[in-house]
Amino acid sequence: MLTLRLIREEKDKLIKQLRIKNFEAEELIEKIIKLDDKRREFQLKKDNLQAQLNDISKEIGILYAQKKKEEAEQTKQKTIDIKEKIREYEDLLNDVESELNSIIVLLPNIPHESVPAGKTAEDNIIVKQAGDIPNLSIKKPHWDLIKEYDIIDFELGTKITGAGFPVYKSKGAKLQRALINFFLDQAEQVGYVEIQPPLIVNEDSGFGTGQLPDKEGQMYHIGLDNFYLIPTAEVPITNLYRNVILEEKDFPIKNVAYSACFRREAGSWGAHVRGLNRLHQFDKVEIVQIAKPENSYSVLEEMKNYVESLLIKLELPYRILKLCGGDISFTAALTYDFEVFSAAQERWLEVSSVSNFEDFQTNRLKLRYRPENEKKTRLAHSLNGSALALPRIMAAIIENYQTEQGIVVPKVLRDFTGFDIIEK
RNA sequence: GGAGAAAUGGCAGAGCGGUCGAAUGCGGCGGUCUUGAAAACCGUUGAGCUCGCGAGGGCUCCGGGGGUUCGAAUCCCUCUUUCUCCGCCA
Repeated sequence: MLTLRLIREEKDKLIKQLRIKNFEAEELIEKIIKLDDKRREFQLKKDNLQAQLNDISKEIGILYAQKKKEEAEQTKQKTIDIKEKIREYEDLLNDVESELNSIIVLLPNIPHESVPAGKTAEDNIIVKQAGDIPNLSIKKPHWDLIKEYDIIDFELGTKITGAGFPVYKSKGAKLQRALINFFLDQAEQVGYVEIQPPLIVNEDSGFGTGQLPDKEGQMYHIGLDNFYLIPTAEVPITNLYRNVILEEKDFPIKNVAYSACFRREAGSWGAHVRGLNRLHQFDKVEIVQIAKPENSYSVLEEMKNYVESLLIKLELPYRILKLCGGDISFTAALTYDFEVFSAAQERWLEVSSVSNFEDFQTNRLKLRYRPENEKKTRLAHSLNGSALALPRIMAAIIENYQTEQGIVVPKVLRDFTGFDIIEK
């Protein structure tokens, strides 16, 4: 959610910048400013009336103290009219505020100045490509290999739940657990504090990170309790800092969390979502940082370099994309996507998305900090990234490391798996 | 799950329905004193919104939400959390 201050003060710049995201904001902004004007007017009127009422109440108090009961009773008459008016303005204010709140969330975050214009994923910029694409003698896609080696079972998952809920078995389960431990240990080494959050969140949390109200259909909803299954650990982790005022000494804030993630993915099933490419439940290790505004872009670079280091250690071919205005999410100001090359599918698979949200999330969250020697608080910046999402990494490892003898375990994972190869 | 008690500023802890945004102590910050520090003393010390060029003013916030009242930290309802006791349980 953009701040009203910014909308009012930098209207023209804002309209121009949002065109990068292919968003025509002018009409909406005019409407917001008009509503905000009304809001201020009603607020002021209500406050003034309230001040009058407060004065009268004090007067009555004093009269009672002086035992002037008659006069006190008379003075009470004066409040009747004022109270009525206050109620009127309260109603007006509530209406205008709820309308304002419902439309201000329609404005997307402003893209960073380096975000390229563009309509689709085709227009993203490849920032870097590295790692060798393996020259495979056999080239089976992972959905065949997992059956052959009996390490992941989709049919069983369908029996238990439904499509998109695979069952990981034996060495498949262990490989996945090895990856999780590897990712968590790596993050810990560079200063991330591990968190195990709830996997179910309430409405306030969903609103805080922007899943609600607009992306409601993406999450599984538990109607009886009005809770949501998390689509990513970003939701509980970032909400840890909802309504918090940080001190200078609290920075940097770096959290890492492993969690299962649940996504309904309604309507997004198609030809390229076979096997592990898209699931309703999957595992992910997520990194989150809360930063001071002046640092947030260097923090983003740091996070980008960290994610890259994981892919280098796993010896997977990867590329880094800077998302264009058309592909970047509603909430992000700048996003880097990481893709690994899945050698049998011969496709790039997105395995991480690292973003700076600037103060778009923190404005909703009311996450502020107090700069040293300043009285006023300011909104902090929030950033997050996958480090990494498991299924597509699994897919890429299974495909890229396949040999005649079996699926070779990447070197860095062997201490975690306790085996070097998955055989039939 | 049952019974009881509680929730107040960074922390501890007062607060008969009426000059209470809140005593007091600790902590923090500024100052006096000191070569420096400590001690002592004095002052200061929450947030949000808003009006004003500014000085300064107004409104709201005592776990969350609602209510009673001219007036609520204080009374009522409700939810949440914590503690004590009992029961149950991985």
